[in-house]
Amino acid sequence: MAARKFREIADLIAAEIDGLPPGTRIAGESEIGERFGVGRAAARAALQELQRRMLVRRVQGVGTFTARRIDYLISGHRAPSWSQTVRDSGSVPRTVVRSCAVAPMPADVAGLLGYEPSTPCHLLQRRSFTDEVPAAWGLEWVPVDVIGELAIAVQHFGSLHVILRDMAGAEPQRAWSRASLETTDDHVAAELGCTPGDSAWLVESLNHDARSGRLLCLTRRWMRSDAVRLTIETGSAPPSHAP
Amino acid sequence: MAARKFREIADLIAAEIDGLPPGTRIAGESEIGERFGVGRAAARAALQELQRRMLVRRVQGVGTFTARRIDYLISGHRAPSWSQTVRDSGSVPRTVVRSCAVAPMPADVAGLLGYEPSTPCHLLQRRSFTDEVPAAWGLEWVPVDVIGELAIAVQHFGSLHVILRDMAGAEPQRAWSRASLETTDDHVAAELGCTPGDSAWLVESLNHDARSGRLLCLTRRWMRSDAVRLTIETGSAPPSHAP
DNA sequence: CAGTGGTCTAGACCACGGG
DNA sequence: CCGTGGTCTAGACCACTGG
Repeated sequence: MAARKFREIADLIAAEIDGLPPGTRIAGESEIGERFGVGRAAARAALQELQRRMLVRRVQGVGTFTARRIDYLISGHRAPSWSQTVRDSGSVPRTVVRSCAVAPMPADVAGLLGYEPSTPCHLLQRRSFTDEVPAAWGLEWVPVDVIGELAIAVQHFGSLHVILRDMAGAEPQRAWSRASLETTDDHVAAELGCTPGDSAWLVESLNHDARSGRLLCLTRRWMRSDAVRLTIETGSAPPSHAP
Repeated sequence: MAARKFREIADLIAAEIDGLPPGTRIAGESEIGERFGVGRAAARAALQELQRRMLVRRVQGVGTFTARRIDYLISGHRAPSWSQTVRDSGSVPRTVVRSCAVAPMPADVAGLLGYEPSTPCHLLQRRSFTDEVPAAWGLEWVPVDVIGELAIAVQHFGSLHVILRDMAGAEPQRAWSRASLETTDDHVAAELGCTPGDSAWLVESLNHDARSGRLLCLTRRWMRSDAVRLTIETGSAPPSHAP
């Protein structure tokens, strides 16, 4: 017998749950152990293997559930909107404001946005969910002369993109962006509801108005890599799959 | 006592190994167990935690070693060269040819390179290392009218970038590229020397001559995410950190 | 061959979340 | 309260690598 029972069990369950709607509850460790006649350690290893493959999500005290990553394409052509991207991917977005205040712009932010340091700007801290699963968190800076009143608006409209479009009359577009995969520290892990040391995306995006070119905001957000299948594209050549 | 001994042990060892040169051998599971007076399971969990944080690399039958990710920036401005990028990061690159043959160009590749499908092109399959650690593998397509003789040259010069520069007189530059984080299947995992299901970068890059704009090659490579700290940048605005 | 990490058992207690 | 996943012990065998 192959020494890796947990792998066989994982492959079998992976095939079984393929196609199930995200969030479906699946068998727990003890149930797996009984069903396959193995100890709890092997059953646990199988479920952890599925979690490593990002096929399931496990929550202590609750259970194990099927999971799905949303597709998130970052490109010069696509609009920088979490809500829209999530919806396009077939999931339900939700964003909650953790804090919203006016503060002097830090020097590094001012450098990117082309303002004098200490210019008043909104500092927005928000957390985003896909199908009620925590998926993203981070900071967003918006100069006050782009939007005067943000605190109230952002409570009503979940989307910063919609606010910039409808209240500032802009057409937000990514002017520059950068993404990398990092390991989360305790604070970021707490906001994302994951374990410290888990890897997550760090995405920075400088957005401007597509028509006037005016810089609108700088966002610096973390995204769980098991919740977001991020693809990022450089260059302008469209991938023309012509026969 | 906090129930998570392995976390404390991991944090302690993480601090101890900080700054050690990559590849340094560190204590194994049994040694950790004795030192901290814990069972092997807890000692093992601590070392696995460090592996999860990409601070160590573990090899069955050999031991546990300090590890370091090289920085790999993909941007329109930086030259698309594995060798150069690795050297810039302070590590030693090596690339070995797994296979090199002339074959008719697949339709999707032809579409991106702007050739008729079935045009003769080199199909190169190579594996790359950083400090003798497997880090990347993948396929590269080069039309024969860009370089006639590739098989011999690529054995001598490790770098495709150097060949295109010195033999084709080109200045390779990324015209378009895309990166995403995927989970490895058995084949890719074998080439990268990791466990199937581990996550790895999938990087596609379409390169052209910076001067003439002529398309030179298409590369589709996998990179171990625990060996490469990939950052990818879109847009042209330089991140000017002005005070 | 000895030592490493990989898998597994049987059993225990704990932390957490929902009824 | 119960069931979930999270941690841990003690012990065993296996797979792999190197000398």
